[in-house]
Amino acid sequence: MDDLNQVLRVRREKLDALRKRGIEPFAHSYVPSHRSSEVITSFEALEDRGRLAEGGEGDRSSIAGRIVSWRDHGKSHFAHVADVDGSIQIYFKKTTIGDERFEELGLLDLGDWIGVEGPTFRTRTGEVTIRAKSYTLLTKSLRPLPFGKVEENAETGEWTEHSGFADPETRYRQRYADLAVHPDLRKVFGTRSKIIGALRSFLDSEGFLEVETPVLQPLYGGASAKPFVTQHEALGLTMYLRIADELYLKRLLVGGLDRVYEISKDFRNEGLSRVHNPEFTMLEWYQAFSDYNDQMALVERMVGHVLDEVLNEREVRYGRDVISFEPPFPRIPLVGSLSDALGADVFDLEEQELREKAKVLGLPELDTAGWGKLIDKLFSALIEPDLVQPTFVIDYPKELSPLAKEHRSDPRLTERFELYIGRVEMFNGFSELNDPLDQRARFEAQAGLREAGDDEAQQIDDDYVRALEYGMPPTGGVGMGVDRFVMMITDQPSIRDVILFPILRPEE
RNA sequence: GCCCCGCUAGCUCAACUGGUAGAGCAACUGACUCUUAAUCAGUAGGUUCGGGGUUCGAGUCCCUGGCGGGGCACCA
Repeated sequence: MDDLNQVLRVRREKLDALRKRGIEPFAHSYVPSHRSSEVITSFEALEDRGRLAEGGEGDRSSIAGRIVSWRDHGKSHFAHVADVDGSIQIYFKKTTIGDERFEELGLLDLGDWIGVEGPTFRTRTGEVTIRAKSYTLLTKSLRPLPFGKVEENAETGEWTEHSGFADPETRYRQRYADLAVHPDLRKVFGTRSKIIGALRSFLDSEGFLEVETPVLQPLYGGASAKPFVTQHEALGLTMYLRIADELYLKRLLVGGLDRVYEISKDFRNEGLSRVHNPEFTMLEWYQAFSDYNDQMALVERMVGHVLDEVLNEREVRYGRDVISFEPPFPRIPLVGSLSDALGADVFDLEEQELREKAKVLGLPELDTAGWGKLIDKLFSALIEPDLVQPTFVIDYPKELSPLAKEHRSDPRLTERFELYIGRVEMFNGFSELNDPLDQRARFEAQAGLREAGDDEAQQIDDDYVRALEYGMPPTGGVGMGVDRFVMMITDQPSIRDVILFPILRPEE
């Protein structure tokens, strides 16, 4: 105990003092009658119905939560107790709860969990408050939470935080403390859950079947990315954490499951950024007898459904932008828009000419990039920064899309789209390649790139080709970056703000 | 992996060209029976991220390591 600093030591001493008084500081259970928000709502309803005399008391109720503020006035105290989605003021008065119980309030701290029971009333300053008749300590907090003080602007209703908990490193490392002191953050994750629920309900109502496919795979595929590698000991087998669900889900189409989807964690062994976490949530779905045009329409309906369910409006503020989700979203051809920007048809430009264009724009390190990669880079630099409103970029070069079906009117292209929102790629879909001979040829082209040193090129998946030989119906499929979509809806600047425990280096 | 920035009390931050490490909040003691960033008086609290160096003297300058943020690269 000598090595504990003063703040921690004082709380241990209070713990001992409580036990000496016969109070168990870590209770086993407590059954609150209401949540704080319900207490306030029902008191206000009582007032609205005129059932309350001036200054009268409402029903007795009990709540359970964490002490988040405390104001000591001698023979009375005011505190706020917060539960999951709100908080309520508690009025402790010496003559109401008795001398002994009142004295024991001195052994409570900010951060303690308590249960409080009593009638509701409105204070002179107008706040709905529980007049404590009794209280129960539920859990003693032995480490002070980094509460900031909050000030409510009575006119605007906005909250200002003073000297709060701001260090990003500590917030991510100690997410429990971050959540405990930031009610708005709890709301972000509530919204995340609602979004995923709305995506699920939409696909369910469209007749899709939710399935689960392997996370541990002997062969990875479905995207261009480096995998995490692991080991299965009993089988003596090197295995990979999935980088995508695609190839397994499409096998299910061969098997006759005509509409399937999966919400999953995927893993890509790459750098971190504002929009990248190595472990992230992906939604993929596949629908038989549809093509990429049908899927763009489906995405528009799906996004609309989610916004209606979660926000009940079709406009979202994201940073400095206001994004409108009114369909239809514009469709712009990748090759055409890039050709316009460059002033020349990109199909007429040789690799070397593209590299020159890239150099002029100041793009770095493109010496080893092939034609497809150069196109991708130039698009990112020239077009992407303008794609604030939802926009489908369509018809990607074949070289960039080894799993997408050739375009019905241009063999150099595929029927593929990516939906950009807020300058970030959020959906990626195509008419799925179901010609097994073409698929094998594309895999072999990838293998060639791989031998040339591209360690993100895809591997040949013979079993997948065998499945296609049995026959996969014409199919449209889409992958969606769920975390990024949640960022947009909840107006968070970093993917770390929508993932509860983002990847960090170990502390020591 | 590269570039830039940051790391000081439990939390948020100060500390000029190198010269006794401070404040607000939280904590502790006391006053106060409708307060709400409560108020008032007082007290305590530090390995300045770790290691090394320069100097009479380092939070400050130099080297090195760690962690984080932003950007680049890679990717969704």
